[in-house]
Amino acid sequence: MSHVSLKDIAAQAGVSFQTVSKVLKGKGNVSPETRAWILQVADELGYVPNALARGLVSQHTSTIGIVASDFSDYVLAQFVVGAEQEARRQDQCIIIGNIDLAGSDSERYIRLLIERRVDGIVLAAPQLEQNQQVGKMLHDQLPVVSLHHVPGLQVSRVGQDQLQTGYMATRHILELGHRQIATIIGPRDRRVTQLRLRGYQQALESAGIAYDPELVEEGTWQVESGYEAILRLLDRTATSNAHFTAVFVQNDTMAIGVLSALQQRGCRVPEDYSIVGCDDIAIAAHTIPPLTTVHIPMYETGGTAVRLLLDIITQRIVEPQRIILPVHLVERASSGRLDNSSTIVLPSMKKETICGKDQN
Amino acid sequence: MSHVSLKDIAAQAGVSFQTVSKVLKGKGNVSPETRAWILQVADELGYVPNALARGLVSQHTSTIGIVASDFSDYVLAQFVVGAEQEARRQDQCIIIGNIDLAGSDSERYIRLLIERRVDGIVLAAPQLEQNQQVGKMLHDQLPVVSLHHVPGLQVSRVGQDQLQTGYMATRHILELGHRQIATIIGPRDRRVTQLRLRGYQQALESAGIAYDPELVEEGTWQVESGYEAILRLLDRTATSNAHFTAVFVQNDTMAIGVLSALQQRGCRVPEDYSIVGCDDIAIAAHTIPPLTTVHIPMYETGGTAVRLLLDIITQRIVEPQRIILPVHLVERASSGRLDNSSTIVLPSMKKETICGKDQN
DNA sequence: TTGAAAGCGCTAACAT
DNA sequence: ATGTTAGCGCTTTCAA
Repeated sequence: MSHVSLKDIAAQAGVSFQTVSKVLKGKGNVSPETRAWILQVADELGYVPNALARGLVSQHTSTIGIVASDFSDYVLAQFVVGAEQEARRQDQCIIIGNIDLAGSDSERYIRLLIERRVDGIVLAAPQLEQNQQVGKMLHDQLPVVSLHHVPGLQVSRVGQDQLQTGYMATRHILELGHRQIATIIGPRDRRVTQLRLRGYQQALESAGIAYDPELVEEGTWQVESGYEAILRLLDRTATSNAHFTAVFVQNDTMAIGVLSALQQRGCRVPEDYSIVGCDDIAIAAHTIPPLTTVHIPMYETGGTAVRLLLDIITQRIVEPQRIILPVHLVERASSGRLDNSSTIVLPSMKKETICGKDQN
Repeated sequence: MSHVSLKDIAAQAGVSFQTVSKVLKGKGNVSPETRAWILQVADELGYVPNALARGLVSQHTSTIGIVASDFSDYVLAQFVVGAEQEARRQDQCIIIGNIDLAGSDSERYIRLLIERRVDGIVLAAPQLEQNQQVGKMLHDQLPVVSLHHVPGLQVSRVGQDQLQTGYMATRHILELGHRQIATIIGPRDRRVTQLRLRGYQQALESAGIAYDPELVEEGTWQVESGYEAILRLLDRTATSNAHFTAVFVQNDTMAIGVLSALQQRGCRVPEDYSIVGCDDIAIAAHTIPPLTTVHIPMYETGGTAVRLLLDIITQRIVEPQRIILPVHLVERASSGRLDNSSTIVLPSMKKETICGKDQN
């Protein structure tokens, strides 16, 4: 069945199709009678305007594109949901696509978006932060808001204070009396990873503890990688003098792997090891034991990204904007005071001094 | 910066824009020299075709819409990712939107999709399965493939054998020697819930065990609801004679809540209670203990849905299709043999007899 | 081999 | 208050 057009309505109502257009847009001077009549006919015929034709004329589509990492990743999905809800609140549609881990087909996908003449693009695929192509393709083409750095492009950014995230988590562990603190990080080439790591380092430093690379293991953000990383950590330190009593894990998913591995090794949490994650995913409150973690407001970030993008589009803002959302620690049972440690009073540190200039 | 059009290229190359069109589409007879020349100019100018204009003429958009439940739900997200990947493999774009729990704004969203003249729609929002509007809006308008029933619409369907899922899980528990088996179900008005429950009932029946409504608790698919449901179950059966030694939980997320609650009550899994879930989400392998569950191939289902939809569109298939993907049990440590139970040999049952006609 | 004409469904400025 | 004209960027048919 074919769609009904303005002309169909016009023919049926016995007026010109331009008049119908006016009525349906609520503009221009049309007599109340014709207006009512046309509205009725349109309704009877089940008219739905053609956004393609409209977009062709108006030069905008009320559609924005999202380039995302695999959003079966819980955290990314939150972002996308937040973005989508905000978009729809403003009567916009979202065209969305994952790109694979290597980010290899990102160019083809961005082209697909440009072909469809999206009004703007939200970038939420950290694996692209090294990709030179993306910046080139987007350069001066479209309004863009990104969750991450884009090489070669002065781009508006939305994100969280990642350095603070690492700092908070580690600081919390220190305040519980721990002095040997291991960390499981994300992929080393990611900025989030580096920033959270730097936050960890600065917290150690603030407590006068030397940074020990022996206590750092890399993961892929996936459960299994957390599981494996903690085992490597355990095995390596068993034969060295680099013991640890707590682990700061850079995301909750890997932390779940850590809990699982420790359990299998017969280690207790938090008695033997305190564990702190990042993200505060929904099930973090129901791991065994419940996970202490840093809450990252991904849903809000998604909404903020779209709101900013829409502002940029409608107000033709050219200056790159920057929005940082706050994070906070959620204390649960996976972190505990170190046995026979007295209350530790750490030298306090002003927030300014711990925040790097170039975030994320 | 504005987009470059065929005319821009034509002007630059000194030919008519229709010729440029032919070259870019690789059609018609154009001399090799002009062809090469035009291609070069187009490349220099960075031409990207306008899909709106193209769609206006060709009457299709190479874009399909997905109406999804909140896809911050891990299982739904898997479906969407699978769908998106398949779509892009076929050079299609996906416009996606969540609808809220009540499904209240679904009509507005579907209209948004129709306005954009998507070529077809994938429905993946079980909370709509009672919604009369959806069927009406979609009736004879667009090709549709749905994950769930749509009242008033003969629609192509893709899904899994939900009855078999409940049957398998329960059967597995029975084979471990359990006789008192509780179940935590999803929202009662959902078909999946009913089918998985029926599978549970049929399995009990196959072992000659009477169905006891006392042993059924309802949840919302969320972690907390699983947590609360098992507590209700525990409390209620403590004062009655309806004991249980195993629980079939209708999704993994609730099962995680169950594990958490049992742990807090000092109950051991699987020694005191065997737990079996549904879905096989990524972290199911790393809960404590690792969760026995029924694997539901959501990623594949998403891909299948899109493939079917595209077939329907290109081949103008009118007969509603139906595809059921198989599920299978994944045995892990959360389910174990009931203490001092001898090996149980259950009467076997043919698959045909347990499969209801109208699935899902 | 190339170009001109028409039209997809719509909007907007202008004329009646 | 209504209709006319023009055009958004493209494809397709037909004429040169």
